[in-house]
Amino acid sequence: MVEFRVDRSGGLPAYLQLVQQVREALRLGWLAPGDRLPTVREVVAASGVNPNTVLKAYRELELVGLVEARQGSGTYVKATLGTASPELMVELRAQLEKWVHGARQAGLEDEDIHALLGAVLAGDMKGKES
Amino acid sequence: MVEFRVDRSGGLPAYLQLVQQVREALRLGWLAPGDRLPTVREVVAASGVNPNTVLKAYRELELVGLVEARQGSGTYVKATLGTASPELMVELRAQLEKWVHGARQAGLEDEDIHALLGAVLAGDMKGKES
Amino acid sequence: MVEFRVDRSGGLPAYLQLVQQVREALRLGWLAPGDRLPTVREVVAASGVNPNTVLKAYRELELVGLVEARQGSGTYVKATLGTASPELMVELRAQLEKWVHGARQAGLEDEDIHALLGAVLAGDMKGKES
Amino acid sequence: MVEFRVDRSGGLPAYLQLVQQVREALRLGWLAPGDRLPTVREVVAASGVNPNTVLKAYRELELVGLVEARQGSGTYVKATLGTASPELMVELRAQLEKWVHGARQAGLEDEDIHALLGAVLAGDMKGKES
DNA sequence: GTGGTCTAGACCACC
DNA sequence: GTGGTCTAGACCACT
Repeated sequence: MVEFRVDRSGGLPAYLQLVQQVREALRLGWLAPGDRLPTVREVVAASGVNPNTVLKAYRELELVGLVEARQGSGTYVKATLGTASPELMVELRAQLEKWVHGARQAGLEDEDIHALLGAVLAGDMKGKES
Repeated sequence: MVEFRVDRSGGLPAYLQLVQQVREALRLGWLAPGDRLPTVREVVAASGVNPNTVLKAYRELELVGLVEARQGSGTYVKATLGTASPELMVELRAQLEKWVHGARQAGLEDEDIHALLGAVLAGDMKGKES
Repeated sequence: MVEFRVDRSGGLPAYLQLVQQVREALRLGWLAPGDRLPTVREVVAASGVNPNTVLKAYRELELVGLVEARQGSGTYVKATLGTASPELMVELRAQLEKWVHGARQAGLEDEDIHALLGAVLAGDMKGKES
Repeated sequence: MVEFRVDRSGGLPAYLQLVQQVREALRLGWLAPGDRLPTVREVVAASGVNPNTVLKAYRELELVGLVEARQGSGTYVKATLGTASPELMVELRAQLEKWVHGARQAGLEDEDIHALLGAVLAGDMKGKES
């Protein structure tokens, strides 16, 4: 079961956080086709957002074809986004955890780590010996 | 010189993107105290946002004490956010680049990689044995 | 300029009527890429629905990639659905108008006509000599 | 025998689809006074909707006086909606089929065709030379 | 003044 | 009890 966490301090719309967390869960394999998402009411109880906010997120996911709402029954995963095999993910994750451990030892905060990954993914060359 | 990129499709407010990019640049050492930020006009020309949006971002950075506006001269970096030594950053970055290379080889897209890092930083245990 | 008409008696959700009318206008060539849709407030004034209903319709169109919302400026057509050349449409329309004229002469109401077209498009064979 | 098709993707309530399909069948002469509608069970088996949904549709048709439920026997057509003679319908249908054939040759999709008919019936003048 | 987000609360369709 | 629609109204981001 996915568990939503909504952070209202970052300026990122609540419904978008829900959408992204579902996408993330799909990518990581925590959610697979056929799984049922938490009901609107469960999300409301757990995260404190308004029911309509959850509905908007679920509807957006439905329009994109990732989930399917069955009236009176719930909302179900219809497709997935995962691109790599689970074994590979486990291996990559283990390596990344080791790296994160080292980075934290070096005093980096999570925000630093995110920034660094962003820079690497973007291929920015600053900071590299030309 | 920092170069701003504004993506209006993600729902994240434009002025917040600017703020975050300055913070990221500070964390990565691309910006250091004394550096001048691009002028409002330059940002407008480069990213197409409205001047007021840039002003709002710079004002927000000033309120937090990270930059300082000098009338008629521009906006200058006043403090930094970097937490680790440059040498360490270079080393960590090199390691991370190697890992990213492997992850991409394995077929992961950038969104997968971000999701994975998010999971690791959050300490989620799903997918890990025990 | 498109002009929306919302009929609240048919059970068809208001926001869906708006969506369909935009799609219809795109198919008929009344709307083309670059055109601006009426503002939310104009639609509200003209059709009496709630602003959020219009926003929902516009957002749905945006998610499908047909329109694009520019903050502070309006909502603009981004793609089209038209499949046939305008000349052909004019010709086909003229023929259809003649047929509709005949059908109405014969006493058919609009609902009859719609039913007949539905049957023909579905390829139902009842009523045809085997 | 009428055969119901229920499409749960269009937002149109299931029971309304059933009602409309009965009305359409009456208009096209597929159903005539005295005919028996499929039993609730048959509809459920064929279309997968909930029995209560079918009952609601039949109840609505009964309220309008179009059908009549006979306990233990089934639901029977009591009145009709057809407005034109069967011969005329056959003729008009043949003409329409020819036109639809031409329209499809021209590359129009069903949605285009519906849009065009809607425009013609509404008497919209756009696209016509005055 | 433009669209975007969110809340609160009512009512409907369906299981 | 499930999701779906709509309203009313407030506040925000942006031009």
